[in-house]
Amino acid sequence: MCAFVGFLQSAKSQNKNFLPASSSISSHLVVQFFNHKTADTDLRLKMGHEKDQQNEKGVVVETPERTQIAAPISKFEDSPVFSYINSLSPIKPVKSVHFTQTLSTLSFASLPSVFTSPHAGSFKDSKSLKRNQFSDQSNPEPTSDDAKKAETSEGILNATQNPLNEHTDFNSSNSITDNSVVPLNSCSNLESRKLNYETVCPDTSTLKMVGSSASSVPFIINTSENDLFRIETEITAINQVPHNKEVSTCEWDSFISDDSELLNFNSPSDTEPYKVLDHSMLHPTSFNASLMSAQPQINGDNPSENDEGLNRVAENHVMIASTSLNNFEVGEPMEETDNEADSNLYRGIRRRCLLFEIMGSWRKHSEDVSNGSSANVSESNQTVVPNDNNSHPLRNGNDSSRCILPGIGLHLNAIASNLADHEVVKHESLGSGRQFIIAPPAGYPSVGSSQELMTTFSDTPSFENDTGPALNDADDASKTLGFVENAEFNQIGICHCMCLMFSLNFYRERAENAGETEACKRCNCKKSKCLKLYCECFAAGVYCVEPCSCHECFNKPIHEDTVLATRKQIESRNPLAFAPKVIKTSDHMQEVRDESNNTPASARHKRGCNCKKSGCLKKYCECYQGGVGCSVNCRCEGCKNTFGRKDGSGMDLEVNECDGNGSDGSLLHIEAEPVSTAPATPSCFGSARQSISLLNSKGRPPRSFMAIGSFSNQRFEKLNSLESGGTKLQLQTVGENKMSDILEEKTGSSMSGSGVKSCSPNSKRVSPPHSIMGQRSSRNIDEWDEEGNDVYWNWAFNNLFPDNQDHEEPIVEQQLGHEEEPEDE
DNA sequence: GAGTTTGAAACT
DNA sequence: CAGTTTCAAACTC
Repeated sequence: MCAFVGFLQSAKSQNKNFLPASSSISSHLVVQFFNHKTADTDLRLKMGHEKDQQNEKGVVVETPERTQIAAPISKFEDSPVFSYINSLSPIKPVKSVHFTQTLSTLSFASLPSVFTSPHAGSFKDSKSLKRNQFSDQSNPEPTSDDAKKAETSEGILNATQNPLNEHTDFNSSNSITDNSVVPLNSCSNLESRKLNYETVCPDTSTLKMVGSSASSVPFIINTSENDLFRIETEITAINQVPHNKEVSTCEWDSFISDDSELLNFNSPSDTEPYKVLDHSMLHPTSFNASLMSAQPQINGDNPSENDEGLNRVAENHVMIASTSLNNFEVGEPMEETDNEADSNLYRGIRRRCLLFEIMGSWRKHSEDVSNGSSANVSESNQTVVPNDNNSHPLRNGNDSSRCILPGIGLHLNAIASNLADHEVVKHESLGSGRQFIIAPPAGYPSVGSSQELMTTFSDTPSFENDTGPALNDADDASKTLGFVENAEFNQIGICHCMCLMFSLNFYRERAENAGETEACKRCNCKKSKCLKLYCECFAAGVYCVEPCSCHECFNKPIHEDTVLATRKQIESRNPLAFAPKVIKTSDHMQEVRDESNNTPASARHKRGCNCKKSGCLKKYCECYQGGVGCSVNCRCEGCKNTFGRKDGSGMDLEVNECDGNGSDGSLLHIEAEPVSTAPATPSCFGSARQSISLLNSKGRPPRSFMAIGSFSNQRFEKLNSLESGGTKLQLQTVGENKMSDILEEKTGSSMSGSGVKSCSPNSKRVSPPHSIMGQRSSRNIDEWDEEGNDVYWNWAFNNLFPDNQDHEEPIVEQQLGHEEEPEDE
């Protein structure tokens, strides 16, 4: 927008014939057109969405009077074009859709006759890009009220449910990209002006073009007169709409900063997305949390003022990033849309474009940061955090933190979209071909980030190409996160990041090596279409694969949109639906206290079982299946859970379980599993791992891969359950120690220990007083956070450092109720 | 592999 | 929130 303004100013000074002398006329046009275009009033249309706009333009400009557009306004207003605009009925999706489809296929020759104009061909030349940036194509700027109306009246869900729109838009963008020749100077100008825009525009109340106006000249030169007129109109309208100023500025900033991608994906202009992004970035936790409670639709919320609305928007960003793009990718049959499709089309496009913008920005930022430029960090964050409703991060004394924290969330979201963009939501392929479901944050504050990070790192170049040691991944990952290091950030999030990275590495290794056995999780769903929690695959957050015997399965990448939507729905009903069923129910201090009192371990089934007949002795019982004892949450009858009964009678078994001598302990159960019993080694770690598989016995390998979109993972559950439910095994210690070392190097904070429970050679269960981040013991941990940390931590490292499984690495342990003592004792 | 049992998930 | 139904895993034969 700044560029527009500057451009406008420059244009005015150069040639006023193109510019309407009266702003009222401009606004009039804006209003007129807006009234006809309904929801297509946001700045995004102005700024970009070149094709659609050109389509619109085609309608308008293709008339014989096209040249008249450049004529004085008085004539223009009387021109058939203007009349046409006034008579233009509410958006007819067919136009845009059809046009975009044509673009998507690059079949410009097939353009409707009504649109057969030089514009079609213009896409193939460099002009398209220019128009994409500067020409508003007959979409005058909406008034603030109209903009708000458009903002609130559109359902994001509808947007996401318009795969066709997404599809076409995406293709269109690509088309433009492929066919656009961006003048180098233009790009450089844009880039060079980026900082200026960033620093100046966000707060400027009058959209000043900081960059040299000359930079905009190249764009002007090749721009048609009518384009200039439109630009003028737009800018006038913008100036008249104070509410959009910041947004426009920021939008422009992001637009510029994203290089080709952003240039291709015209940025939305409405305030909503940016505010949402701001919100999410500044408050990743709240953002994620909002995702949990957010509904797939935006109804009447005022995005600019309502956090909830913002959150919802953010959610939909994620959704769109992961769904619409996939739709595009998979090429699923696109559902035809109704008359609202047009508005939704733009809405969805806008939102997704925003993601792309952010993604591109982040990528740029990360690159800058990786180069060690702290200034770039702030600048980058400035870019990605264009504005805040209350304050601008850059102006805040705590810039770094404010910017960077948001940056994480933004980065995550952006990457998600990035994945979708480049890889078509490149799922992390598992050994069995199973893929992770990249889903929006499940609504678990800390986990959401992790999940997103998982997605992010799964596509991180370092992971794509890494063939070296796992630690290389860590290094790469740390580089990836480099921009975060310079600021205070959520260490939990870092832990998740690291764990996720290692986990991904594990995925790859497993996939490359012998992951098939554990990757396989077969369902046999007949009626649920694998879209309910009945389905183990779906519940675990993985796609069904060949070994599954399911019928009419929708839990496949090709139906990812459906999967995600279903997941979202389920999560809306139960935010913990995809959370591990076995969770830690108390923080570290509580654990210590419990242990000293020989009270039940901290891991329990999150909801408890409801067994009536099985006595909690069969895998019907989820507690038993999870390897944890029943708890007060259980409503079971005649509980005989050998991992511990809810009356606590079975819990003492865990004290001496690690040596395998438990007379009736859970370890005994584990040993009874079909797989070879783990040897009672000084370290229970090895046996623990084997026991994990044992727990998931029955020929069916355990579901070993967590879902990106959820933490539901039986393997984790097993790990956790083994660790705390009945057998205190060293599942966490080794990995965490290494992870802690790594993270300490990265973050400078001790991450050693995380309420790790381990077993000494003499089977004395210990609970190191360490607290991950040093906070666990004191903070009131929510189950998810607690669980997520531990699970990822353990699992990632256990698999990342397989040697730890084989080598009985000495582990400092504590005896129950005693001081910490070396394991070797 | 078919049928039964079981309890979670979903629904009302 | 409770009762009922649906569902698929777990289990048995």
